[in-house]
Amino acid sequence: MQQTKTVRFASTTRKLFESKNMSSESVQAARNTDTKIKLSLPDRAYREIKRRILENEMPSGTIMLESELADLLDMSRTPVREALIRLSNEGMVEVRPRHGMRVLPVSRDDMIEIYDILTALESEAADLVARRGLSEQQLGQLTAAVDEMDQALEKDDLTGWANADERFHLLLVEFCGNKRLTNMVNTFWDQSHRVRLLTLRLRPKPSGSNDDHRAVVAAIARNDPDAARDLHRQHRLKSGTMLVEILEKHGLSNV
Amino acid sequence: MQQTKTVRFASTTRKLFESKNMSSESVQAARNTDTKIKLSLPDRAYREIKRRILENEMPSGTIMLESELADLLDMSRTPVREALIRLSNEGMVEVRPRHGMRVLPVSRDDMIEIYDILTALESEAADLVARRGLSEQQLGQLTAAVDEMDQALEKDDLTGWANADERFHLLLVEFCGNKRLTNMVNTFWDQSHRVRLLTLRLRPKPSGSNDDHRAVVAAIARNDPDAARDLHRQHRLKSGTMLVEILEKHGLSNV
DNA sequence: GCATGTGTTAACGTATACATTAATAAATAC
DNA sequence: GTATTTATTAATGTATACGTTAACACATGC
Repeated sequence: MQQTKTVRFASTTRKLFESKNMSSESVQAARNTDTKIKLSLPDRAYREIKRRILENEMPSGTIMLESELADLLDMSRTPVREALIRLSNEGMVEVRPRHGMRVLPVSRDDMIEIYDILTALESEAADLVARRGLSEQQLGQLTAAVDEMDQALEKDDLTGWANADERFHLLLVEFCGNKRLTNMVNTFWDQSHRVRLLTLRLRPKPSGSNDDHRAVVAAIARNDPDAARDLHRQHRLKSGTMLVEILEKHGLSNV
Repeated sequence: MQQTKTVRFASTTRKLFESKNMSSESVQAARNTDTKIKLSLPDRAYREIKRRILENEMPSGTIMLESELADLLDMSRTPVREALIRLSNEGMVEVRPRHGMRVLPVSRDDMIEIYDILTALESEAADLVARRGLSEQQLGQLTAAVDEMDQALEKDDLTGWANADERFHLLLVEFCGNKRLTNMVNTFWDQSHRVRLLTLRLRPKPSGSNDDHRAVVAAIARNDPDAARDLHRQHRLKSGTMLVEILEKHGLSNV
């Protein structure tokens, strides 16, 4: 796969990045003792680097040396190295000796891979949720997310819609009670997060999407695992296909 | 989940472990410069520790300090720490400060979680393989694995059967071409490897299992993704259920 | 100009030093 | 004897030191 185009939104993003670099706010956030839990420095480094990637403050292709990260985060190289092992294992960055850490772009092919996995895991989660059933509260949470998507669409609030959509999917997975599956799904949501964020306004208005969500919730409510699994699978296949088409249509080879 | 029983096979395993501890073979293996690739010390530590876990040389519940591992592997603590981060992220061990690394037992509930995930991912892999098709060579490899399972069963060679079974499943996943999915499946195979190994002679002779494999291969060969996915899914649900029942029947709460 | 060789240097990879503190041992109180 | 407090110590977590060597800069040859 030849790298033909890397999306950077350079001027805006670079500026925000430098601005944040100048401020001590996020450095302090990485360094502060949390009042409830004292986080180790590797944990802090991991969280802060990841936050910057997810929020596109470190866009794909960003290269930083261990020593630069250590300076940025006001700690020695050791905890930075430990954090990078974790981030590297999660597919968020690659680590090349003497070149440092590079934030991994997400290609069209990457997205296909990721969505194939999410399709499988989320569908299985829907099946499991339908088998074990939901409490009234859990059902209420799912339904609330669906309602919020509707409301966001009425207001043309795409960001609101995306947040509620994410919440719906992640709640669904969490309710299946399989911690490993939930962690896996979170990992792949993280890997694909920036693509969804950056393509949010390039996609058609997600009008029919919530019909799918409602159908999945209804299948779950009547404890029909096969239907829940299939409906969610179809939904996931549709949204995955659409996202890939957007990447292709706009020539976004690496985000 | 209260820990009521931890399988140790203590006398045999302990003995082998100590014997191996005494020899310098595996230490040298971890230390030797490979003639093709010079492995970093964290990589070596990771591989050697993992090998010992998978081969039950470090059985579940084994506790070792960083310094002990460093001595064992003839290196300093730093690469050991780095290896443990990876192993911990893969769910093979847990790391507790001042208690060291502990090889994680795999409970009945863990196995249910793991098999739910494998069911989802392998079924998706079967779907993808059927869509993209197989080369003659790939088809030959799958068929060879199935044939070897048959032959192993004729000879009552359970180990041979298990190896061929593993090869079948992992090839199937590899042929779908999704590297992330393959890596995930490998991780969960690793987590459940010792349970399969240790229950191999407790299970009924896997007579009908290969019928399932053949049916999956046939569906793939005629490029029928829905059939491939469903057949493999049913196969996986069966084998997962059976394995869990064995754990329950023999009171194996943690392996 | 391009290709090749040599020298320099800095980014690791790894070992070691040091500060922190959780866990354990010992002392004390009842 | 049991419960509580205090002292000790060793296992981290983290920083730093040092050796290795890949990457780069510069020189040389064609």
